[in-house]
Amino acid sequence: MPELPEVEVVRAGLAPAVTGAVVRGVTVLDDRALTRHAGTGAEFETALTGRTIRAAARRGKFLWLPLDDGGGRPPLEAVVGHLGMSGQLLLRAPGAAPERHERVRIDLEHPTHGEVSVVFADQRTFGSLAIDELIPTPDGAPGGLGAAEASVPRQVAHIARDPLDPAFADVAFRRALVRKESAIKRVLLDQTVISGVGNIYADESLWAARIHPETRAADLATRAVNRLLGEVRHVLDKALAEGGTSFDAQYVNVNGQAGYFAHSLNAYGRTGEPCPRCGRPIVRVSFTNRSSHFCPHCQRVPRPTGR
DNA sequence: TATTTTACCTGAGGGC
DNA sequence: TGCCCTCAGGTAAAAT
Repeated sequence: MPELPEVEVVRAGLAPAVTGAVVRGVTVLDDRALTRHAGTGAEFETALTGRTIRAAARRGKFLWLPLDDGGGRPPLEAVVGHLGMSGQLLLRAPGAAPERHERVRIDLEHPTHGEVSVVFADQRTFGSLAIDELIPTPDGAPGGLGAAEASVPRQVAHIARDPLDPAFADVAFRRALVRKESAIKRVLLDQTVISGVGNIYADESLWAARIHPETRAADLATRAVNRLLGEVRHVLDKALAEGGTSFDAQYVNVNGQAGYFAHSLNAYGRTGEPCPRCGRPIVRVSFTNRSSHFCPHCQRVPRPTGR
């Protein structure tokens, strides 16, 4: 289940292979992989062929590859990708056998590395690729990690910067929380407030910060918000260092290898197991069609505010 | 306007 | 063995 660390592992893996490469061919095997694309599969193939990839950038869980047509002008378009629940971007040798659930294949020619194919495979088809316009960032900072230009794809512009982005504004995050009546976990999953955090790392960050997931965001003291933000960054950094979290074959790096962070989880997926901090059992509760995992002893139920 | 719910999708795993 | 049911969950559209 790709969240920020998993997508960053993929971005870092793609970057050296695709930067400077020319698209020699595109094959769309399933149009459902283009749900965020404005045109048809055939139009996607035509629009991408012949373009040069300038970088591999990421904001939150969105990836994009800025495209240009030479001439030294800044890229005006990019291939935007989101892995959804089960998407994979794999580097394969030219002519390699089709992957299970392969949806799109992009054949590249790199000036020094030669030919390589980028394969987009996706079991549950929640992920997608698209060609989208690049628009300027309001703050003038690069659009995301790995982006050289102060631009971002239009369909990514409404997403907040992620907490590992140097241009992430801690002050704006704290201000946003003060105005939120929703539970803090719901806010952590709101990509327009803070991006890159999904169900796994939300649970892990809240456990580390000793905050109950149902706590009203506006009720958190500044000190608690700062502690939480610090733990979000720490959890994401640690997961990144371990190559991401893998429970099954759904998340792999560009070479098809799994990450190791699943061994480091303290709360997520550990229902009934002892809390690593206090030894009492971790509980799982239903939360908007998914699950929250937490320690009821270390993460106390928020007291009614009476307001 | 702000917040919450629903649809999208496939395969693994459990119960019978 | 095989059928049916539940679960996993990010995003955007729809509903409240």
